[in-house]
Amino acid sequence: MPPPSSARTRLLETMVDAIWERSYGAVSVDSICERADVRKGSFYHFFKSKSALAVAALDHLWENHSRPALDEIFSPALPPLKRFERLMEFWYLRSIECLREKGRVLGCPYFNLGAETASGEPELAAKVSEILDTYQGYLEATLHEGNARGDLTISNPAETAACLFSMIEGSSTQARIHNDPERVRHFSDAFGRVIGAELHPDLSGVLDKA
Amino acid sequence: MPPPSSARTRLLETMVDAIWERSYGAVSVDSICERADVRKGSFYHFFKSKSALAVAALDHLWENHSRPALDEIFSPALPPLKRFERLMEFWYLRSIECLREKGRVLGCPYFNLGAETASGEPELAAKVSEILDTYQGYLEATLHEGNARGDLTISNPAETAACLFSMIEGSSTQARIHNDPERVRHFSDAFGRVIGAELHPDLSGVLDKA
DNA sequence: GTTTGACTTGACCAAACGGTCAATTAGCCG
DNA sequence: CGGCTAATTGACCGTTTGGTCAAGTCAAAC
Repeated sequence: MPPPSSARTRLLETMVDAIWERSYGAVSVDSICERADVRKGSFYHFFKSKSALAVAALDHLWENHSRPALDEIFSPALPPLKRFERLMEFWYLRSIECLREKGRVLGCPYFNLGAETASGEPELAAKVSEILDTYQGYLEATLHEGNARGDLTISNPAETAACLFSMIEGSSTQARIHNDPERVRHFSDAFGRVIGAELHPDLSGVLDKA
Repeated sequence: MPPPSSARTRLLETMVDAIWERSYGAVSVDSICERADVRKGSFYHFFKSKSALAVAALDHLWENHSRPALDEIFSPALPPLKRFERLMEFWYLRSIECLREKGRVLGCPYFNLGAETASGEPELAAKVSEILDTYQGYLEATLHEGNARGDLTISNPAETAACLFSMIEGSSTQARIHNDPERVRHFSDAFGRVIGAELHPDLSGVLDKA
């Protein structure tokens, strides 16, 4: 058993969940404290404000979940096109799972939060910008490698990566808005056309969790 | 001079601006009343709640601005591919103008609001869903017409329209998050590749407002 | 065994929140 | 003019908000 999760960690993870499920504005310090079973004084011992907790929570989510997941999906051991297929499987499966476990499709927490706080919470917006650009960097690097290996002929990898990433985030957000995971299912065709390759992600694997 | 704008109309338009600039959660009834120069009692004479105003404001924006703009962009007099080019010009120019006039790139109000309130404000979310699907319908109809005219050979217009729309909304939201209008500039290539056609929107026309 | 410093607690605060209401005014129709 | 309704006003309500603070706990370092 790991050391009993400290109040600080509980606050971070509760904040991530709460923002993801609702929104930054709809989450209050009191509600976070209650869900995390932490008293208000302790909250302000660890974090100087609500927005400071949000920034730390994004960092926590990125370092402990998103980055490791991406490092696995974009494993250098796999051919570039296979990585893209795994990325699409990842987004689709996560939407399905999210609906089953939380009762709603929630989309991408970084993107949602970024859109909400772009004006008005500059430190939060800066953190989101940084994370999203790093995310997009995985795509760009893979396009470059595809070019180098001769699998792809992308003339402007940076711009292409931005378009692909916009499609992913856009689809994911549509899935959240309509609460429909199928909205992220059908863009592998379009993804393939943008990079000029045929992709065949396995989008049936809803049951392979058994 | 039109009849002096009624309090109701002032509330609607102030609400649209405020939500667009900030977010639903960051906008208070008091601040709306102050900006619109309307007293609180009048607010609740016209609208039964803050969220009811937001729903009405979305409708107002759609009927009086977005729908007319789209009807012009997607004019039946133009060939389908030309309509797509105008759509891309529209999004790019609007980002540029927005930055110049409001000091920030604000993206799509429907999409931003939808992502924020998908969970928690069901009536708002339903209105956003409806508007976004109507918007996407313009794309789908144009794909169908392109097929019929022989300009395009899209096998699944509904899904393709969804992908294109996700790319547009995704790019626009990225532009908001990074406060950078150039993020919506470079997807005409990708757009064209998805529909299998070459598009050449005029993305230089920042100055043609003179 | 005392000192230290990180952590916890619960009471407290002013301001802001969404919303209500009785009373008043303005505009229109007969 | 009187009468009716829609619109307007500003005071008011209880709750929740983000944030503060003095007082206390506790384990480890000295």
